[in-house]
Amino acid sequence: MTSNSKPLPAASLHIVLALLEGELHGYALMRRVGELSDGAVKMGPGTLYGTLNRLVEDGLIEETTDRATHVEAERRRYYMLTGSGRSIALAELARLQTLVHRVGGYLPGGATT
Amino acid sequence: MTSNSKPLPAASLHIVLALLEGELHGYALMRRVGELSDGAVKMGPGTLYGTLNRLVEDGLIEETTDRATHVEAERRRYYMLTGSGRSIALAELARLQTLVHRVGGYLPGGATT
DNA sequence: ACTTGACTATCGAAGTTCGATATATCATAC
DNA sequence: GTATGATATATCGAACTTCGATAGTCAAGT
Repeated sequence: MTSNSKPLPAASLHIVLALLEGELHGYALMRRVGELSDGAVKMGPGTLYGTLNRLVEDGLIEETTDRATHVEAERRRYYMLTGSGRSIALAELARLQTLVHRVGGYLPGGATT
Repeated sequence: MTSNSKPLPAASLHIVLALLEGELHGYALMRRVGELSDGAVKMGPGTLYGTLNRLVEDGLIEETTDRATHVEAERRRYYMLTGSGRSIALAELARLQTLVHRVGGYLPGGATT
C-alpha cells in the first residue's frame, strides 16, 4: 500500500492547500482560506488552531524556525508543509481536480451557470 | 442575502455532486461517490443513509415517485435533486472549481506531480 | 486613555462521520 | 437445494470535527 490515508477533513484540507503557496501564520491562513473561495469558507479560530495542532501532531505541517523576517516582538507562528504534508496536499488537490472535472463533464451547459 | 448557506459537509457534498448526473438509489450513490475519486472517498452505509435523510429534510433532494423502471419487487429508493438542491450543488461545484484553479495556479510545475 | 484590529488560544456544545451490526433479496455456483 | 457473495436499506454508539463564544495580549490610531 503506497497510499493508504483517507481524505482530509475540510479544515485540514483547506489549510494544506493554502500552504502549498508558501508558509503562513495562523491568522493569515484563516484569511487566505476565506479568500480562496471568495468568502464562502469561513474558518473561525476554534477550528483553525485546533486543526493546526492536529496537523503538526500528524506530521503534515511544522512551525518554521527560520526567523528571517523576525522583528523582535513576533507573536506570529508560521507554518509550512512537511515533505509528506506536501505529498498529501498534492494528492488531495488531484482528487479534487478529478472530481470537479468528472462532475463538470456531465453537465448540460458544461458551465456553472 | 441571495445566498447564505455555508459549505456542505463532505458526505452531503459528494452526494449532491453525484446527483447532478441524474437520479440514483442509495447503494449506487455509495459506489458512484467512490468512483468519482477512483476509490479515494469511501462512504459507508452509516454515513450514506443518515446523510440522505438529512438532505431530504433540508430539501436538497427528494425521493422520486416516478416508477418508470419499476419492476415490481423494487427495493431501491431513488433520489433526485430538488430545484434548490441543484442550485446548491452547482454553487458548490463552482466553489471547488475556483479553489482547484487558484491553488493549482501557484504551483511550480502546475502539475500534480 | 480608549478603541479597534491583529493574533493566538481554549472550551463545551453541536454536528458529522465511522464501523459494526442487522436484515432481506437475488444470482450464481456447487 | 443450499451456501455464497453482491445488492440494498437501516440503525446505533463511539469517535472525530466544526462551530461560536470567550479571553487575553499587543500595536496603532484617535
